[in-house]
Amino acid sequence: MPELPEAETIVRGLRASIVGERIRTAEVPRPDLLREAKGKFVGGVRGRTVRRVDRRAKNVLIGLDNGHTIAVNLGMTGRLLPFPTAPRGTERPTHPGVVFRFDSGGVLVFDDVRRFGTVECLSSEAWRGRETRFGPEPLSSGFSGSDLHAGLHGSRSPVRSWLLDQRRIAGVGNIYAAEALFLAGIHPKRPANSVSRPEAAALHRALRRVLRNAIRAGGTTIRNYRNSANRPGAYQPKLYVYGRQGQPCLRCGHEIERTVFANRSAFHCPSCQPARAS
DNA sequence: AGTGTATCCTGCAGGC
DNA sequence: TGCCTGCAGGATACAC
Repeated sequence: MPELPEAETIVRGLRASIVGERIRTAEVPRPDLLREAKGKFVGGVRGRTVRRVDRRAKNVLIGLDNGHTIAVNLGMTGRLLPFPTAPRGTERPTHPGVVFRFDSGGVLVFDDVRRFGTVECLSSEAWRGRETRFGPEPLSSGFSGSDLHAGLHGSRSPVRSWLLDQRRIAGVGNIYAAEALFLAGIHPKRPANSVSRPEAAALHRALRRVLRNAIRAGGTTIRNYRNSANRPGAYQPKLYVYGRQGQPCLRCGHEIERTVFANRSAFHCPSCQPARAS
């Protein structure tokens, strides 16, 4: 569900509410969300104080005072909801998976309807090892159009599949891949290695623009996404192609098409994004 | 090696 | 009303 902008929005919200809090206990109503044994996880986080909240790819990272990191992958429907006091009545999360209780009386709930999310507490060495599996952050200053072109150049897979692969580039999901490819005028099925250097430069600009604007809007809510204040994102009206099949292209008026490959819906304008490079 | 496909899970919208 | 199908911001184990 959440991609880079949604995870970033959650991180910024959480920072304000849980940094400095000491974890008194953790409960795990849904142990299948943990990537480790429940006892080990609970023992590892109990008594620790939250020092920082960060993001890598689509993961929310909760840094503890012993150097360990709680890595949360939000999956499709995961939410991280902080409460100043134990939630009551209608504010109670419907599908709590992991519940952290702080000394202050505050509570942080990882809530996940579909349970595709994961939670894990990793030592600093273990996290460093895990972190290297992700590709570059598209918004980092060190990531250039030339880097993107070099990466694309080495792969024959469809460019959308390339963008969705977290090992190649971090944090891009189905919505923002569709939007960036539209802005760059590249058909989602084109082989990655058919993307020319100028096209890669355009895709680089488009990715950064789309991701930055989506962060500014607090993310995109199609169905389930909510930030850490339990509020939806505001980027949906700015989408050019995602979810707009059958509607006119906002640039040229052609009908937006929906196709399915790699088991996911892809959206593109057949006129603005021709199947073959021109 | 480097792909695409099927699967995990639940809820909701739309068709009949 | 109710049943059925299709669909969803992700990640991964597998078969080719």
